[in-house]
Amino acid sequence: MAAARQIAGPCQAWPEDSAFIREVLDRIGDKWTVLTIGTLSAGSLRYSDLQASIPGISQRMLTQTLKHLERDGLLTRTAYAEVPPRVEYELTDLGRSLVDAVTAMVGWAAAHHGEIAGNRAASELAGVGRARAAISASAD
Amino acid sequence: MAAARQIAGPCQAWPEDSAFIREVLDRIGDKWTVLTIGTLSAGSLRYSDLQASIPGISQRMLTQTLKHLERDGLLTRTAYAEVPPRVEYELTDLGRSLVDAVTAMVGWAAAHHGEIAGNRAASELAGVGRARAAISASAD
DNA sequence: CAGCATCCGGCGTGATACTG
DNA sequence: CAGTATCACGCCGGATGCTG
Repeated sequence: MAAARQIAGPCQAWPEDSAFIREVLDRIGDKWTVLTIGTLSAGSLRYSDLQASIPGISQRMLTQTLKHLERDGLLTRTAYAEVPPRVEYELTDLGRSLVDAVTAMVGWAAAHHGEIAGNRAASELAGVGRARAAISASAD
Repeated sequence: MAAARQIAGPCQAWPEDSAFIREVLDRIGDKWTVLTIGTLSAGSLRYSDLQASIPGISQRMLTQTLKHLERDGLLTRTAYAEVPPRVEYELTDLGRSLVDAVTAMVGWAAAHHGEIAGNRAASELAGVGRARAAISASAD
């Protein structure tokens, strides 16, 4: 019940509490999850292809991410009992709906990350120490 | 623009590389960041109000989150040199644009988290039990 | 009231080695 | 090829105590 508090101004914009936010972030706030979903968004891939398509991911993280996504019904795992073992992973409809949401997120980031980087650089120049008094003369 | 992309081999669906995704997640993949942005979306608040409005957040995390957001230009910090110190935080336009994006995310989660929870529960019942059908008779 | 410094435990994460 | 198991490390994040 985080929503309705009695402090003066309007409070929480979202009715959901922090536990819910936490759940959301657990699902999509993970680098490898996002990358895996993105890589899979085009179609089904095998384990090794996945690993090759996601630079820097380890077996451990790939397997773990895949398991979580499968458990949540975001993708399907299909193992073929062949002599060279083959396993294919493919997004479900639910998983595809997440692609859209994440893409929106990435779109926002793409649109603003330059601005953010600029702000960050500026504040590091101006705000770091007490030396800012000297700089502010030239900066502002 | 999300899903439809052609793949054949090990290439990414998104042109951006993982470093970029990482940046995005560093910004919005954080529970406290999201909650802080959400709480501030209604208007400016003081430090203590913020802390009271975000259940479970510690000073450390609040301060840290606030600093990061200020550094990135997502919010402004205004300190009043009064005898009882007062500091107000308010979202910038950039910060507000993030609210929209995050709200979309939360909207997705709200629409599907029931489905996800169901899938998870189902796979926990069916997935592990493949090996031991026998124990289910004795255990349950 | 607003904020910082410090200690510390948990676990996310990667590297490596082994199995079916 | 497609994983599983183990270990070691770093960092996140909470609790506490102190300052201006």
